[in-house]
Amino acid sequence: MENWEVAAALERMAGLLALKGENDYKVRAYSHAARQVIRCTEPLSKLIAAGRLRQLPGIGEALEAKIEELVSTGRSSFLARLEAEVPSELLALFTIPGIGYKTAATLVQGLQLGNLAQLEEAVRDGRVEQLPGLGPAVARSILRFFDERRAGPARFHRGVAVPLAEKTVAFIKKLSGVKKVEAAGAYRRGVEMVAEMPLLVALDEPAAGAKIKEALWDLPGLTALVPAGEDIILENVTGLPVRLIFTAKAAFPTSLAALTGSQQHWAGLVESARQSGFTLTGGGLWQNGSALRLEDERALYRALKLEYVPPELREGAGELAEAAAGKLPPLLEQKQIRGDLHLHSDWSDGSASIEALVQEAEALGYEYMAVTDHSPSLKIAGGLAVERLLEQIEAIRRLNEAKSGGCVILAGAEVDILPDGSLDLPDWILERLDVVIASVHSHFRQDRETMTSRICRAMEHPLVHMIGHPTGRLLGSRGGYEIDVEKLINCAAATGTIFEINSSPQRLDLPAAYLRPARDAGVKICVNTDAHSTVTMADMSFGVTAARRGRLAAGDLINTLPLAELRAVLQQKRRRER
DNA sequence: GCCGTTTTCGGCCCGACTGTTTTCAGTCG
Repeated sequence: MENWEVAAALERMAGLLALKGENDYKVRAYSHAARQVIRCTEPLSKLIAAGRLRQLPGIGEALEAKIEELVSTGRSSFLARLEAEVPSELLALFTIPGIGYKTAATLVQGLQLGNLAQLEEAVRDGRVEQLPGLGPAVARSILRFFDERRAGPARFHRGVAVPLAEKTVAFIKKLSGVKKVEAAGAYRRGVEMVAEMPLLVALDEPAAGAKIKEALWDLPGLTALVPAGEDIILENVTGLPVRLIFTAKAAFPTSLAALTGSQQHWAGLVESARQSGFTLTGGGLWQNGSALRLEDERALYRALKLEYVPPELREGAGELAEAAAGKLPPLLEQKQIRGDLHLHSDWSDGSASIEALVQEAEALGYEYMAVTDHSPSLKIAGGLAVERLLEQIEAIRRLNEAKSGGCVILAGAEVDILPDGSLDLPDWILERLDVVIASVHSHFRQDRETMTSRICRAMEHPLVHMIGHPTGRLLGSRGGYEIDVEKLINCAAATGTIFEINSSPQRLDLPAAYLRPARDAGVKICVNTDAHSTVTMADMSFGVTAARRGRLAAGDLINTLPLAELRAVLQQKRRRER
């Protein structure tokens, strides 16, 4: 089992323990261990082999044994026991704002919950408010959760979905009888949150399906194998179900396109096939009763005289007309990214030293990176006091001098936008920084007008280059702040302020839907990871996917520029204020 | 469950805010 799966399993244990009403600190120990594992740059199997697992902070005797079992067998007897005791669908409680370990335990224990339906019943007939310490506010929050849930099932962000898809595809590819495997659905289109992961599997003969079913039990992290008609659903430690859908090899390209969608895009393809004298179904592309041989999906688009439409654009937003005219927009590619301008080091709440961050940036092929630690008021994140920030600027200068070539380190800060829109650091120090990101980290519940003018005021500050995670949303747990995004876009355009696409899979903020409007208004964009460890510097790919869904090209971004040009862009705002 | 220049028990990142209370527990970043 890989590190991220072990982390998922530990996080699941933490949640189930909390629901059981276990000691708060025990629960936190599991959750903390999960974070440590995620941040660990070496494979756990290597640490175990070297007897160094206990060196990770927060891993003691008990957790060591549980992690060893997970890594070596892909299973956990402890987790299996917990799952038998506590219904895992109740883990959804933690996604409800205002519900943490304690309240969740009170609900589960106090109402003797066996499933979510019982909670809904209890909240509707007023029993939730009767529980000690709870009142109408929690009840309202729970009701809102059920209302939203009806609109769509539980969803998982790409931080879970991408590694799960990659690993499952790689595993199934190796099974005998399997010709081709590819993840499809909304996942393949790069949609931020998915409820299920469809994998299209081509077999060399239909009978191979039975053989595969046996072999699937060796998939690490598998918790259940559920037949669903012709399909097989793989339940696993992440909670995101994988659906295997089988097809014949000849039908793979058309099945893949059908399964990738979107519905509108597929309907458009079917119609454009009809107009060209073909019949298109998931089973193939037909003409005069015989199926055309298609090598891959690209061949399907070619046969229909269409430019190949990247999955991120298949949303039925006019992309087929563009493809027919050969006018699809050019899209950003990961290799065009030259640097990451939002990184946290161990000077504040990151886990990696600046040296380690640079090393990773160089491994990623970056020309530059910015260290942007937190400002003083964010106490929990170890925000840097002015004196420390001065020291850091000096340390960065020395590091740059000591290096011979390679990645240039820019000195920066992620400065808090205080409730009144002023900044958490004085101008004289901001002037000394290469990159200033301003972000909201407190007083999230200001009303729409206050929050909008708060962020606008920060943008009007001549020393602020960029707004970090502009809407503040956290996917699956919290909506954004109440803001008027349109007004923010206009303000950014007027002040020459850059918007971040925060690549953290929980954020993807600015959301894709606002990217095109921002670009069209003349606002420059920067894709950043906001990484707090070298491991999460790889999150850049999530931001790139978001940018592609937002139809951005390399020229719309600033961190695709060579360093000299980037510096010029960063100077622009400061210069025009003088 | 982890951890120890407060070492084998009694703490556990820090401080504001919220909703529940009637002095404070729980959540959140």
